[in-house]
Amino acid sequence: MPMAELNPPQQEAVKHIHGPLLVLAGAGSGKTRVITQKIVHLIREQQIAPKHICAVTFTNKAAREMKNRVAEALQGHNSRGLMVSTFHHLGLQILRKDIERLGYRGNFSVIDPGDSLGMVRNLLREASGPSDLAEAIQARISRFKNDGFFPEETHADDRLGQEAANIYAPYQRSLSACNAVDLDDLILLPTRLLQDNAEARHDWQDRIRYLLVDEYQDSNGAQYRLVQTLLGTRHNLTAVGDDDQSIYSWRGAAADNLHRLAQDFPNLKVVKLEQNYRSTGRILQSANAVIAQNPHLFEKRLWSTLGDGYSIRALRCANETDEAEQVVNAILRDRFQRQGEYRDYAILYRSNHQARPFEAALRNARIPYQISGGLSFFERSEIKDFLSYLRLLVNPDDDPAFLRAVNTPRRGIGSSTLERLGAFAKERNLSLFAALWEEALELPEKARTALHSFAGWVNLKADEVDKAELIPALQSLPEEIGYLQHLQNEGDEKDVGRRWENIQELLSWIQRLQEQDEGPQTLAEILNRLMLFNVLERAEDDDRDVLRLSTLHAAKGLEFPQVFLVGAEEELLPHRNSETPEQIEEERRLFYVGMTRARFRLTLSLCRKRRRYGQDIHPKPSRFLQEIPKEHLDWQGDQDPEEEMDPAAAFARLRGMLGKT
DNA sequence: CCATGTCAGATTTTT
DNA sequence: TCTGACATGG
Repeated sequence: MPMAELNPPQQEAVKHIHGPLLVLAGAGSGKTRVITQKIVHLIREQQIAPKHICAVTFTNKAAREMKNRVAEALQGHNSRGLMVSTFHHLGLQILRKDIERLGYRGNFSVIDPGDSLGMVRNLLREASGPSDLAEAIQARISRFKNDGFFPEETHADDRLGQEAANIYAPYQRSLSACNAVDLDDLILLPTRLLQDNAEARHDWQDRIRYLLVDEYQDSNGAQYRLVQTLLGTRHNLTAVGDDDQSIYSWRGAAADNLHRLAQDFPNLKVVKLEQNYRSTGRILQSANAVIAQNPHLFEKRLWSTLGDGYSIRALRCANETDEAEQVVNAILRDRFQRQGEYRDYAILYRSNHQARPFEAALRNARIPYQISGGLSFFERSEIKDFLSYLRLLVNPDDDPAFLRAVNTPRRGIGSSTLERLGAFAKERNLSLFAALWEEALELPEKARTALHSFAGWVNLKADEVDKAELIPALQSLPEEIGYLQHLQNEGDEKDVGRRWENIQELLSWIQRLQEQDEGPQTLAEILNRLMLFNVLERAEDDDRDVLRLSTLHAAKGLEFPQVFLVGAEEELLPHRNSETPEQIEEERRLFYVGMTRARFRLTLSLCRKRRRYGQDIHPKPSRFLQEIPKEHLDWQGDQDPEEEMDPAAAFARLRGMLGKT
């Protein structure tokens, strides 16, 4: 797409080459286009070598999309060396090159969140603290890391934080003993590495001369720190974001990072993208009105030339079943009338459990759908099992992987054996794998033999993976360990087939990864890359004509011709756990994100009655509904919702009823 | 090692 | 109301 097709502010953003730039990009204002075009501009017009350009996104999907769009726009221009990756992948690349300087070995593992929880549990047990707090403590440690704090920099403001701070350093030592890092370390450790090592710092600062960051409002303290470190004295940063779409503050994201930029770079150039190319007028005006209720440091007002369009439809429903049926019926009718496609519709909700009735109604109506969230890649036990083996082959000191693999399938190595091994390893500061060879380890002969034979096999296999062809070596692995038998023992006929297929799919994924241009080659590289993919995404998923069921969070960045934003009720949206004004503001942004996903038709729905934990409740309409200008709202219910929104009126009515009887 | 019972908790989750 | 995390007993 030529430059001429960019509007003036977009052009301004693209042409601003030197010095820090903040692009405040409203919903649907073409921010991806700006980043893509800027990369193209840098390469083609400014003759910047692609390897000096780095674009960072938050999701793999966004990275993939951006890569494709850049390649397309470059029209054959060489882009070799251009970095378009997620924050975590960038961190991984930095670590891969230089992690030795931090005292890890090059074959380090990335452990999944489940394993890191297990580690925290163990540490708590040793400290004889209550291990039921493990999850909360792990979350706090993760928060420390996300805020960019190293163990010696923590500050706790309550008991839980104190405990987390106490566990943080030992936790890092455990990781280090396993030669492993967790996902948060992929951001934090590179920062430490670059801060402590002038040489590595200069290498990377020289490599990355132009840094572009997408969805900047979602960056957290650690990422901010990493960005600052990478920039050095060269301040060629393009940060693109929208403070109104900051919905991950509970995960440590600080929309504040947008404002901090202005303080950290006095010469910061700010460009606002306010023309929306997505939604029709009424949708946009309504969304504007809602988000205007939030305080703003940067004022911006979205406009569009797409005409007024439809009013926003509001459906009052009797209960959640009725809500699902009404929505699905509306979709069926509409699709029939327009001869449209299922993929034109999205049903968005605040929390996952709301999807249930919709799934039922959609199945009933035989409408194909795709649901967000789904099973996490790491939560599928067969994938976890298989990856444990791979991790062990690369890094035998990876204790969590060892523990999982050694017992899956069962090899007659029981918990008492492992406990003894664990205690012994701990005492000598060895990994489990290293400890099991020690003469001094006292074990029954049978247990020792079982351990040795397993470990011996690991060594042999690692050797094979190292020296022979990688893919065949991996393909024979499931059979070699008798995994099919193991699955069959676990029962559930059709589960066996599905899980076996999942493994085959993972294998073909690995193969594709290896065949990629500039893709990872060694098992270590492949494995670490794999750990950064949350779900096994099927490439064809994007092309299927299916309706989309999604949480509001997972819908960010997407757009649909028609959106059904369901459950617009107090306690649900805003969520009942949101208490502080800041939390309410975040809920409002969520609502705003939902509204602005719609291109030409937005439908909101709410129930009069809803079943919650087995009890009937009578939810009140969401306060956000009231913030939509009345002239844009088209109520399809049988009752004016006004009086219900006003507690005084409801109370008066109740009194009137009581008075009569 | 697994089967069963009890009890609390029940948002969002890019990597 | 339902689920899942744990404890306990066979």
